[in-house]
Amino acid sequence: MQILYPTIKDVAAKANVSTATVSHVINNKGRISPETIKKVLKTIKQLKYHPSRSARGLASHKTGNIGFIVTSDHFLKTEAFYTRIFLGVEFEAHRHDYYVLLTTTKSDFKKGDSLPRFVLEQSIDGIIVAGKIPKLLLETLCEQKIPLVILDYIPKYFECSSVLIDNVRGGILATNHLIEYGHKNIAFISGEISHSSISDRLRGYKQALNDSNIEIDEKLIETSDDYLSMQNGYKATERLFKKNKNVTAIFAGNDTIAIGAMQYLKDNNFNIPNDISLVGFDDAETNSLLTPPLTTIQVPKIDLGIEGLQLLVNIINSENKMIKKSIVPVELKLRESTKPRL
Amino acid sequence: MQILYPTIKDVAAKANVSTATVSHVINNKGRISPETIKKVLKTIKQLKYHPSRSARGLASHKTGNIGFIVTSDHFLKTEAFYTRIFLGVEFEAHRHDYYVLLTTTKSDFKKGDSLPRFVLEQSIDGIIVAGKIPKLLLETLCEQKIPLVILDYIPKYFECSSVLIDNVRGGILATNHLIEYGHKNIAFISGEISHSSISDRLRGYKQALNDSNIEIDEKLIETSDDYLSMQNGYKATERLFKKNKNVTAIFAGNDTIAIGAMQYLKDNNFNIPNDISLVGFDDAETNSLLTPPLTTIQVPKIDLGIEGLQLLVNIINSENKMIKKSIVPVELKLRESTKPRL
DNA sequence: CTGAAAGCGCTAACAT
DNA sequence: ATGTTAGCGCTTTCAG
Repeated sequence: MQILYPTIKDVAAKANVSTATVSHVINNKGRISPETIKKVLKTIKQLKYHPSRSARGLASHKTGNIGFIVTSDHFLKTEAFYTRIFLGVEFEAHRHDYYVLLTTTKSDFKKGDSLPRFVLEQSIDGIIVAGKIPKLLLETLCEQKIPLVILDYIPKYFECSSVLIDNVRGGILATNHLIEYGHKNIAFISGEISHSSISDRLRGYKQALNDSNIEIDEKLIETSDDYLSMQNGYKATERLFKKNKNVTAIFAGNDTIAIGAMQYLKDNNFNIPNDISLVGFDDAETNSLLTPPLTTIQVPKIDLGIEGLQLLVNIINSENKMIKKSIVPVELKLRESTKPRL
Repeated sequence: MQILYPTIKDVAAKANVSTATVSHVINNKGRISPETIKKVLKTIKQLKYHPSRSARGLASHKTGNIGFIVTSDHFLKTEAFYTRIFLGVEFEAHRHDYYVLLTTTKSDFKKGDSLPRFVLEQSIDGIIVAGKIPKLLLETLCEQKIPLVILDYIPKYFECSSVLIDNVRGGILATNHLIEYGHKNIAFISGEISHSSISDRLRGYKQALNDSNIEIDEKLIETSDDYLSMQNGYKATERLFKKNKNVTAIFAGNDTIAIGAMQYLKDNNFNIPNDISLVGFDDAETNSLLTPPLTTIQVPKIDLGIEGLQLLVNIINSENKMIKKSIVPVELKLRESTKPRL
């Protein structure tokens, strides 16, 4: 038993117009008189008509789908950073009448590994890549000539349309905040230093110090290319304190690293913020539950996703395949893990 | 400039057969001779042919899509519990040649709110619901007569196909472990007690105590219907210790609650596991990074998703619309937060 | 075991 | 401003 849903023919018949007219109304193409539009729209509502995706796709050579690619590592991150970005993309996709097909990819994509299924099967009109993905995969994707936008990552050797966080500015904001609080020995710790977002935060840190005529001390910079985990935050802090005893403030590459640092500090009887001020980056939603709540740089993750989808739709609909870029702003979220130095 | 991809016609022409035959081979229907099959398959590979989803959908009245519904609260949870379930679903969907459309819904779905878009537009062949979603939404979904499977939740007033965690057994395992370690005053704490998964864990707890002839002391049970957050774990533990001073072991409704409990215990100078043994539930991936690493009940989240998708495909392909249920097993994951009582 | 042909529901030229 | 109509690429009877 199959329920029969109304088709464009039913709408056309009921509204006394041709299917072409209904189609034109749906896609607001052609010049249709306001009365006809109203009439057709009313009939559509009455019949609860929804155009068939398959039929539209077949006739128009568009799928109405967007592919969303993220590494499973990133997607499973505890801070739900990319999950939020996805939510923003999904939200905006809704408004533009797209479905989003989410797929995760391994972070060690090798020659011969197959592309995401929706690419091979051409089931998408455009691709959003969230965060760093393997270079080879990205290159192969770009070769497909499918509209593509990268979020929160800049590939090193070629240009792509992208939406980025203003990481340098974030780094400056965080560091200036600590400088304004009277700190001089400000450390920077992080993992994944080869991720453009992280290295940009470090650049912001250095620039802020420079601007305030504070000498950059490499012994205060403790980075690695390890995964951004609490554990690695813990270890980085450990290494930092081995080299350096007189740190009074730490700027962590992201919140997870900061939480790791927090644990190290607690375990070693440093009081935050009395002994050490600590600033994170990302504004993970659980930060405010920490003791003390973490001062951090707030990143509008949902907005990042929204902007990314808009950019992609833009590219899909435009003739010229220009490379377009957007930067989303960040701001300092003042909480209790930082304190003026006495 | 549009790249032209091969169609079924191209395959048919190159293989010297009709398009019907190619179609039959693709869907392995009809009785085609092995040689023909081989020939067609070879041609498909040569041409890198992928059937068009739209065309298939239009002709067959199937979409090849599965809808995945989860509340945004659950999806954004820090433990990535439902993210992992989704990954399992996606993985298995791949094998069955389905795409998964993920949508989040608010946890306060009200009368008049619209159904997920893919339901209204009939862009899916079946639905997977992950975790508790609003009753009204679930009811409306069921009325649609679309194949549906619920993961990790039992609605109270009607029957649905579902895949559940063996929560009762998990509760028994956790509690027995503590009993075997010589604990008598074993507490149970949790939030979201109206979620069937949590209340079942409590049932397991009670049953294990019963089986060991330990009297159930309501003062040792501290539950609420608050969200499963670290903060609420902290508070629950606080309330527990106000009522009760001689607890030696705590079984927490899930790992997040357990981490909150851990913080309370640390803040109040209880040593884990020397003073208090602590068991969680879920096996969130970050547990092993805690100090001490958390003993917990391991839930195979990916498998849960895989099983759910299999069940759904089963229902989609079967004539009789029987209600089917699966239970995924759990096991005790022994780490360092529990210790025999001296 | 294989093929011919009639649609599936929509879009997009082209008419009018 | 609206209608006519030929496909889009596939599945699916029905014949042979």
